[in-house]
Amino acid sequence: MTTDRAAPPPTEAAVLDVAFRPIRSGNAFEECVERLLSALKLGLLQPGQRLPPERELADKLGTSRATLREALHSLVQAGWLASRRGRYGGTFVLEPPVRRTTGKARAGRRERPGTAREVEDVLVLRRVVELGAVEAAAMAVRVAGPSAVSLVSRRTTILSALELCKAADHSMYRACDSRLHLAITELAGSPSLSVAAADVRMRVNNLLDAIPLLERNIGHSNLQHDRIVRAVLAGRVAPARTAMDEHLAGTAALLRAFLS
Amino acid sequence: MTTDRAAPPPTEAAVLDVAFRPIRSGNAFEECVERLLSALKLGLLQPGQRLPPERELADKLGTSRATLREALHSLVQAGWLASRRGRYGGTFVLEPPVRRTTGKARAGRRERPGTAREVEDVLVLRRVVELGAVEAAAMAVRVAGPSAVSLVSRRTTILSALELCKAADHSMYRACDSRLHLAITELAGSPSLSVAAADVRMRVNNLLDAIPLLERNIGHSNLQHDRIVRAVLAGRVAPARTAMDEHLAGTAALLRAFLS
DNA sequence: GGCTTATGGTCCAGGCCTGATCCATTGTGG
DNA sequence: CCACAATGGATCAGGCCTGGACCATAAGCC
Repeated sequence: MTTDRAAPPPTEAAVLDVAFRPIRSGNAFEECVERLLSALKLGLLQPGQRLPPERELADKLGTSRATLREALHSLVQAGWLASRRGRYGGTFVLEPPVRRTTGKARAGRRERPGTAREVEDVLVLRRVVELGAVEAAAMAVRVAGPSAVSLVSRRTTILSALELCKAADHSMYRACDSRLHLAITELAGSPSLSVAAADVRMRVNNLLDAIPLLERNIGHSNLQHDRIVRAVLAGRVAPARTAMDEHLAGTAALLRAFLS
Repeated sequence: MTTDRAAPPPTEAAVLDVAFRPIRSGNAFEECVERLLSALKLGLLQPGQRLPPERELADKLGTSRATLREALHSLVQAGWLASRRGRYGGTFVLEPPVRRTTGKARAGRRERPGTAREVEDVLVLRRVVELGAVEAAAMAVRVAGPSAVSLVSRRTTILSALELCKAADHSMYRACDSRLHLAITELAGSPSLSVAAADVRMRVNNLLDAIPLLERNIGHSNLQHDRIVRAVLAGRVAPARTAMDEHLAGTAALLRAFLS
């Protein structure tokens, strides 16, 4: 369908799609917005928190201040952020804006629902990454010893994220859930793994945005979170994996049902 | 060390590093070179093979033809590619250039060896991705049935990659090995997982370039490849994982020993 | 031999992005 | 009350990148 012309022996088309996939997903401005929006939606940036100064943040993101400012502006306009000038000013995170489908234009614009192939793709990747992450996290606890000093602050972070999850308002649940999962992944001690986990989680969330969130599922999730956290913090690798697998199966079934 | 100023409750610094990591790893030209070089080093593009026409390739990579051409030029100069004009011309893959450490400048320039933290990071990620991939691949075979029609061409690809691996010249081994692993990963049917696997593999290869390749390890690897392929093609999930885990442990130990 | 066609090779106008500089605002501390 | 410092806000020259047009080459076809 693409360039398979007189290439009988060498390489499958699917493999070439990997090699020749797009190098950039958009222009610098768009990628900036997407990165910041991800951080907001994943609960990595919480209401009230102050972002680093523009110059510093632009430096970290590897972009120019002008481009970063464009991105920040569009997030201010979308109601996610607010800026204050002057000393001790800065850019601050607001409560997540309610998605008021402002009548007229873009009314029924529920994003694209994702094709069945896309859904399967991302679900396979998620299973690999999240199961691997929870195993690696439990393993890290096991080798450090469940009561190691180095774990005390992270254990606190995880337990508080767990509580936040239980107490979470229906509209905040997705962010709290993501935050908990990422906090667990951090235990594995691999920044690259954390990046992969954040990435796949964002993709799943985008798919989930297209389907309704059922209250019943939240109760289920909270019980599963308990099991996962207990197993991980005790360094019990296999139970942690099993609990996570069941946890993932829930949303996986949901997505497959709604989008295929 | 970075921006932890008056932020007691909200978010760990490590999590923010995920959110605020650089958006682009270089300019368009550099990213183009890196992508193509990866494909060459991973054995996705094999000697004699013709790349897609520049216009088409530029389109797939999401870059302009001018930028792509710069990248191609530098790979031609480095001895990886050759271009021919005219009808039925194109850009062709050459035999991998011997890395003659051309005397004078850049003599002892063995890349940076990678810090211990980096090595651990990438090894954790690799274990997650490769174990997950081989499990997903075996699972896909299991559900399709080991003799499913849809698998016949992929089985052929994998078996021929396996043979190439055994017959591989010492200088080609890394590429053949990568190609085999990626062919197995393809069975999982998740393009995103394939991308992740290619990515982490490239990072591991870059680290391995800094240490000598022992003949003894190659013999080991080939035996392990046999076990892995047999288990995967039979749809035996747990044995596939075990075999892969042992396989990975070899290079992991090697890297930890040399680089920490 | 000449035409056609598919490719790489070259050039250019315009736009996005960058890095720098300077301005505007505001809380703190003397 | 005033100077300072840390921030966001604004502007501009220059560079990288893009999309397009056109040229050069070489193989096949009539």
